[in-house]
Amino acid sequence: MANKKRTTIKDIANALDISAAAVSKALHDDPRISKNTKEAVRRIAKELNYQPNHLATALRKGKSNLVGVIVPRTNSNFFSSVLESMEEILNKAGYNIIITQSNESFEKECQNIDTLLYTQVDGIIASMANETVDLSYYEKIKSKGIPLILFDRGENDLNVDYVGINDYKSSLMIVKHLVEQGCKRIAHIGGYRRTRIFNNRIRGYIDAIKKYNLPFEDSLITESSLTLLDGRKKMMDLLNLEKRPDAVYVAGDYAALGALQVLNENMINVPNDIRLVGFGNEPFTSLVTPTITSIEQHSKDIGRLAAETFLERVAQAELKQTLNKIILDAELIIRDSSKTN
Amino acid sequence: MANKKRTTIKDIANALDISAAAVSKALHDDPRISKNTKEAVRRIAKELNYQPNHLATALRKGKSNLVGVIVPRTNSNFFSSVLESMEEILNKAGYNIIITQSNESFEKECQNIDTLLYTQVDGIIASMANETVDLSYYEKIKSKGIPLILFDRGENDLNVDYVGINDYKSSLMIVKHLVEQGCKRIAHIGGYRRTRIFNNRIRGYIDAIKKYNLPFEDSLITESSLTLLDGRKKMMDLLNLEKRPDAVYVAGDYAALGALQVLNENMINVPNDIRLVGFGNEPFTSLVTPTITSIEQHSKDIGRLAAETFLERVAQAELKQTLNKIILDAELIIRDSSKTN
DNA sequence: TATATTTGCTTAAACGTTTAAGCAAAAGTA
DNA sequence: TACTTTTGCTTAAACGTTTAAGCAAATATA
Repeated sequence: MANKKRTTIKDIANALDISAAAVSKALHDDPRISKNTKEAVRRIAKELNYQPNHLATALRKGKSNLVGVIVPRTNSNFFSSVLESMEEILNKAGYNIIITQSNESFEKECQNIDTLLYTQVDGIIASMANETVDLSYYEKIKSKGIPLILFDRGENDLNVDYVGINDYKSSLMIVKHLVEQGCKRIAHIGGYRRTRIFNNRIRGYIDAIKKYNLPFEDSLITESSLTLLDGRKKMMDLLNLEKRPDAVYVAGDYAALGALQVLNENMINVPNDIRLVGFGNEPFTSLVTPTITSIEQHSKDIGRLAAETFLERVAQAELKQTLNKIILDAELIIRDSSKTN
Repeated sequence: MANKKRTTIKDIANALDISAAAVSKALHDDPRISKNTKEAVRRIAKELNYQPNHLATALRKGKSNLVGVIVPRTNSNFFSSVLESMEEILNKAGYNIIITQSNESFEKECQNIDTLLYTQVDGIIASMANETVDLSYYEKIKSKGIPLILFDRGENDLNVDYVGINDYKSSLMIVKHLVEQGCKRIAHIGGYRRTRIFNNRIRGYIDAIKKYNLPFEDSLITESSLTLLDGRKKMMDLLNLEKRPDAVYVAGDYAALGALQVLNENMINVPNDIRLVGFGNEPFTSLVTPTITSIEQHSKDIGRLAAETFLERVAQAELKQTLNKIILDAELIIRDSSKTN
């Protein structure tokens, strides 16, 4: 027997024979309401199990206190961890978050944007799907005048706030490390160049290769979606080369895992025959044999900074402040797959 | 230069010199509005880039078309996959979902419930945190009169709809498989009994052990949080036993992975010396060496069924229908870790 | 032609809040 | 005492929709 009708501010007002406005003010601790009334209101509110109706508040105030978040998937440790720290910061500031997944699909991403705008979120924090090249939906967010913050997978052309790591520099770190281990022929299994972060990783790889005077050959560098299967396929291609590489830098951990499988299956010793480095520091990198060297992206920091950037934006809505581009340094976590014994 | 003011139904009304009510009806294809007017309204709506305000609609209708979902974490494949299929079904029915994570914390779970209720969701679909024993917050949902559906981690006492797999039977399958492989001394690293699903797995294990007349000893059965570290610790304990088991059934894949690490480190051959079975069919089970036998929980089906159960509930809100308890059969995926060579 | 029905709208209230404006009573000040 | 200020409320409008009720004109029916 749930009491069908939710209790409203008016019910409290009737119970105390005062106006609804007085109740509202009492609940918000307005100085012009007497202590007595406030206490009475709070008592009755508890008694009737009053819960404010967010929809009414949001409608009246023109502010929903909701932030929409779009991620490609939640099942990677990186995104789930970003979400966690993001939520923590935003909750503290009185915001709640709505998480949506694009599943790396452009269409789904557009749907998500529509859903979020329809839900009247006060802002959107997003990491773009791999597929996304058409930015008109993101322009739509901007044209609504609500803050848009991108993280990890961003896009310079959009001219919005961005939080991510220094992918270019990460590639330099990786190649440097491999060179120090004695590698002379380093291959790169990369993501698609059209995605900025993967392009930066490729650029970093190429520049580092040149810097150390290592062979730079087309056959040593490929693009893919970086799934596990892609990693397997690209690794097989590399093994079929006349001159095999002695190290492979894979721009994603799942693809690195696929590559490792192929190497293991072919009895090629990692790291002695071929050294391997991944990217993203997914938990499994420290669980497989051998453990995989990878790049830690400081997901907690990224989540926190993205949230804080959003909060800054709403605080200074009027001021046309300059864009925030926050680029964090990543960290190379050296494990067995790249270590010289 | 974003046009600060969003266009409303009134703007369209003014532009056409008709009433707001007519516009609303035109947009909803009311038969009492002329074709001409409808076309004009749609034209102007597009021209002014009109987007309906969900808050107003929801407030007026007393229905938000939002469904809240609470999961322990999103970063397991199981939950992320449940969410995906759930969302698909609900979107088709005109609902959007708000995902929240409890991080296995009771406190966070309560916060999430409050947030969702405050956001005026039309229902909540949840999988409970490991910690949760106090059900008062869930009672709160019920008392609001909105549907509550539990999945995976449920609780019988609550008397609400539930979707999950047959954990008891899964244990029977696992033990049967191990017996068929020739195992005579099977240990169980389980979850905490207070969580129903883990209790069922333990019951299944015990009943199966008895059925096959295998030794049932206290030292062979333990409870834990089933983290990777728990798995390591419990496996070490088992190795220190005077009479080691020849098979270990672990109630979670992460813990099974921990156990596998310990076995590998101690040069104990899996499956020849000790056979190993996990639970959950996380992707990494097929990626490690040896691949781990596990239980597939049909996450897509669980998500779909939970969503459909919710939709049934709202459709038949008035009818006091009987409870839905949907128990799916799981599937044993046999891999190298339990196979007789 | 007179009446009934249908068409195509309008008016006004409602959903549950917040808030600007205002007003009477109480308290303070000269 | 006569005023100003403060206190503690109330009234009413607003946020953007939806919808019941109603009304005039057009159309159908007898």
